[in-house]
Amino acid sequence: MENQTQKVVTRFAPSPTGFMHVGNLRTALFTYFLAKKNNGTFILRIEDTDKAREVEGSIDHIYKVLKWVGINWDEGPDIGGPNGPYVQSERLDLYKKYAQKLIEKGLAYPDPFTEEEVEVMRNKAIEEKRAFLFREHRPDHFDVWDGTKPLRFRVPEVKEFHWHDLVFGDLSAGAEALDDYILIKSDGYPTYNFCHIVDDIEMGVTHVVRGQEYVSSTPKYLSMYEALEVKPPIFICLPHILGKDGNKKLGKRDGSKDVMEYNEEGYLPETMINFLAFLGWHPSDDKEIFTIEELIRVFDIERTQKSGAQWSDDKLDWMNKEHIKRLPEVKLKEYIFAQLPKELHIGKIIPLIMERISKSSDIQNMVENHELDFFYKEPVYAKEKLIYKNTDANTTSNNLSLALDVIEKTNDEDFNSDNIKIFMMEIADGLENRGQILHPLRFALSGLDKSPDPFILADILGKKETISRINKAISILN
RNA sequence: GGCCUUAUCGUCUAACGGUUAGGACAUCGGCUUUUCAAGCCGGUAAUCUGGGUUCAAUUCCCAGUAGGGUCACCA
Repeated sequence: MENQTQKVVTRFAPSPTGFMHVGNLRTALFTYFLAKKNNGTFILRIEDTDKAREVEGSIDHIYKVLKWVGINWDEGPDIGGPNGPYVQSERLDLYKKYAQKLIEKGLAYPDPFTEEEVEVMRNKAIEEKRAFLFREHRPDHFDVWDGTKPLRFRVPEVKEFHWHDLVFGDLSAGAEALDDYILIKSDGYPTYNFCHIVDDIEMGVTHVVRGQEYVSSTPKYLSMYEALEVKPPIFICLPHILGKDGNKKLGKRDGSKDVMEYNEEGYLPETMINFLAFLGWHPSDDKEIFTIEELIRVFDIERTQKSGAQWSDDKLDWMNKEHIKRLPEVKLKEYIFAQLPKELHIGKIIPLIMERISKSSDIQNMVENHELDFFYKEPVYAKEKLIYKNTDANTTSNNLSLALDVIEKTNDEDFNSDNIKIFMMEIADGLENRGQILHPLRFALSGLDKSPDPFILADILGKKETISRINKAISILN
């Protein structure tokens, strides 16, 4: 009986070819959850074997994103670990060693064709509407591999494969899925198809988590594990995240952006974690707002959905509000400062926002809708906007004049939001509808459809500016 | 085209073969409030189609349909 429980080891292995998008992050997250849920090890490995596509700064960006959301790796290029180095370009000798092993077994051979020659063969197959298989062109004899030509894998046995995936269940593929693929490119770097297997073996990775696009190449990997005589790890493929307006995979081209842009737009890391976890996954109950610690506790990779999930900005915004509501006061203050334009970093504004957020928790909209621009921007408004529902311009103008009168008579030291509120409500209660004064007043001061209440607006603007804006509104109405 | 794979409200999803098919977002309506916003309450809304298996199918099987993935000296 295999009853000894093996320690779970997972890895996130991005290639430094640009910024990380939400799809990458989701994979990282699920991989991380799986390890942490089982008290296992989470490794960060950089797969930089395609030197042509490499983008400078990508690795730092990967660190930055993972740190932002709070994913901590146990082993990685920056912190080292027992299985280093953790950058593939520093492990070239290892791949050569494995390649040599395969050559000795007769399971690898130099590809005698040029890239162009292979291309011609491939095109011919496509024209004839059949699958192109390199192994059908496998030469009978070949030279010793000197490293100038690509080294190809010779599949040991062309057969059907069956395997189990923790998300997709039982999978299988016919022999057509197997081919002699390239292990080492002519530039000396290994291909992903080869070196990730070597690394996973060497690093003791027990669970391989990656995108659904790898389902169809799994037979190739299974074949390689056989050739290497190593027991394959547990495979886990994650369904794709789909674009908001279609069912296409959410890629960089169709709207998926740098994860850090979400940070700049005011999304909390807690939100990103929670939202991404819920794209294609769901706990056994109806709870939806989770911290990362809670997610680790309830996470179960096998509850992952098989079909792709569509990205939803609406739900993301909702979730962000929920997380903002739960922010401790100190954190909330930090967050507000980070979100607010510099010209709004003013004493009186902060409590105002705190107050409004405690009700609506929607600072993103406040910033986005320029709800706070009233402070430094003279409002521009249309006559109709000032008028409340069924009232007319005359009444509105008269009501504003009443307010103006009271405000002008208020002493400077009494001019604060509490007092203004009392005075204005007195006027408001004398009208058939409170909105007849409160609406035009709010609008006169802010010029906005959405804004804080008029008393606070007046307080922040100060007596002089308040009077000037009300006057302006009255003049527009007349 | 070959191979692989998926299918519950508009969207994300729940439902050991027996539920009035549940929740959330969005939407719609109402309430509340100090104008909006926010908040609260409520409504509309789904098992792709056709065959089986079964006393009973969203659930198991087959086919169809529709979608997705993959067929690189990219990962």
